[in-house]
Amino acid sequence: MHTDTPVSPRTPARRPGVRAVYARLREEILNGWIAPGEVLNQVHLARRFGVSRTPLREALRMLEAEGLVRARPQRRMRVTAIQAEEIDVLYAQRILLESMGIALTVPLLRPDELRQIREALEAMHAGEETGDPAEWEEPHRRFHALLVRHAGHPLVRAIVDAGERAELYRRLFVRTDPMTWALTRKEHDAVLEACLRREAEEAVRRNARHLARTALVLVGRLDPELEPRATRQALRFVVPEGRVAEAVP
Amino acid sequence: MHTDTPVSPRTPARRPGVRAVYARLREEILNGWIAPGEVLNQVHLARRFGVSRTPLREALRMLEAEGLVRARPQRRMRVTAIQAEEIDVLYAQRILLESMGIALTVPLLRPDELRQIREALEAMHAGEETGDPAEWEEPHRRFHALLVRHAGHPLVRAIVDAGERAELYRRLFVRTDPMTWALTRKEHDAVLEACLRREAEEAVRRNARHLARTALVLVGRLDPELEPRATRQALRFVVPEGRVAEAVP
DNA sequence: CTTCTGAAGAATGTATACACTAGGGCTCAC
DNA sequence: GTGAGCCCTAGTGTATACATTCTTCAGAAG
Repeated sequence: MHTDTPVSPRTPARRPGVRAVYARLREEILNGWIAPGEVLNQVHLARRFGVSRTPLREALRMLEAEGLVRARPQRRMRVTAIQAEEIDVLYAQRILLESMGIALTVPLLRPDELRQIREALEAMHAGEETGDPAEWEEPHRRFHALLVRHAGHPLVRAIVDAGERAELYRRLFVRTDPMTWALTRKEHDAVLEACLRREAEEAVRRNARHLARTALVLVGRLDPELEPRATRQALRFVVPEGRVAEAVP
Repeated sequence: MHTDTPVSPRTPARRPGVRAVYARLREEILNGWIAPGEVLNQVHLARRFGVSRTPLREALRMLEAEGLVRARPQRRMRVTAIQAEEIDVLYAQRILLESMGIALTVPLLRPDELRQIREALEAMHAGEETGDPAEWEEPHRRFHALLVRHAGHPLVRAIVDAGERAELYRRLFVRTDPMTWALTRKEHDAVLEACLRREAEEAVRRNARHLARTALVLVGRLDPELEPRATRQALRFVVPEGRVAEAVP
């Protein structure tokens, strides 16, 4: 074709666009690069992302609707500073959603998928040694994602969303001392073991207890006065009668 | 004051603003004024709301993040046309969240609040007679909201959000014949009755069954092939073993 | 009659301009 | 020193302009 169709006159790489700005900003918030409560200066952010304020504001609105950012008219937006009660509810939702996902998934797990779960666990253990949190986070996410693989796309999405949010606060507020790490590791191993035995309900219970314990620690840090009612109630739905007492230390 | 300070040169009434546009558009979608799948023309909408495309787009992004609107780059946005599987998950979430809310609320209900619940039910019955759906919807929302009153603000918000979304699809796809209405009425009455007896768990179960039945009808309409796995699993968490069979007809 | 092609028109994505508000620092009185 | 009040700048909210991309429809080819 001889017609002068400029293949790519300039910016051969695609420009950022709202989606990209949204994704980057979201990651920065979820990784804790931008601390909860911090102000989000539109001018600075726009410059930093190499974009004008128009698409930036759209990305911010998406994050606002998602609850990651709080906006009041005429005031500067801030990264959401979560309340203890919201942590309680967030973890309660997570317990319920993941339990549903695991219950639907375990009966359908094929041998190679079980192997993948084991591999994720081993990668976590290896990551533990390095001392670099990121090395551990990735397989940890993978582990939880694999457990709900066959739950159906919309449910998986809801679970991952809730998980990402929760992980932010876990990373920010619970300093993982060696004892806690050992406990966490034991809990994960126990979940896998139940999966291997094809005991979906037992896997659900163990995972729920694991999450509930984290929630209790987290809520305790943020507001020792607050009773985590939602988390306790969620656990009661998932763990059968008579076992609730033993469920949470 | 002789200095020519124009008190209000133009638009003395407050201009719409993003929040207002968002709220109005959201309501139009949730009320079904704009049908699922319908395209959202930014120019037309902006004109209709008396606003430029800039704030309109921000409102649309919020709705997108919320899942009410689907956007693909460079393509026109559309009101989300939900899939049967998403209905399944949505109702499953609703069952879990409302169950949690009711379990937390019923023990704390004061006599005057119980009276309010009864009054909401009576208003529903009255609205039924008129034949005007709106007359019934409002007290119906009030009824469900009262049942989770003491669940704590963040949980109430999550419940209301899920409820609003679900109600859209119920209104759109289930034509309420007299027999269904009678059944619905019986179910609501049964929930109230359990509340009056302070039997939180029984109220939870009855409400969950009510929601599950609606979900099964809805999923059946949208895709008769699809097995509503999530809803069934959610019900299993809330309804104790051995009662599942009787729970859903 | 159906399917492809191309070009005009329509709609989206982003940048910029500008009006208005919030809030931070400064002065000044005490 | 300390607090109240004012002013000025930084920052937000919206409108408009323009480049780019999609959509649609008329007309040609099969």
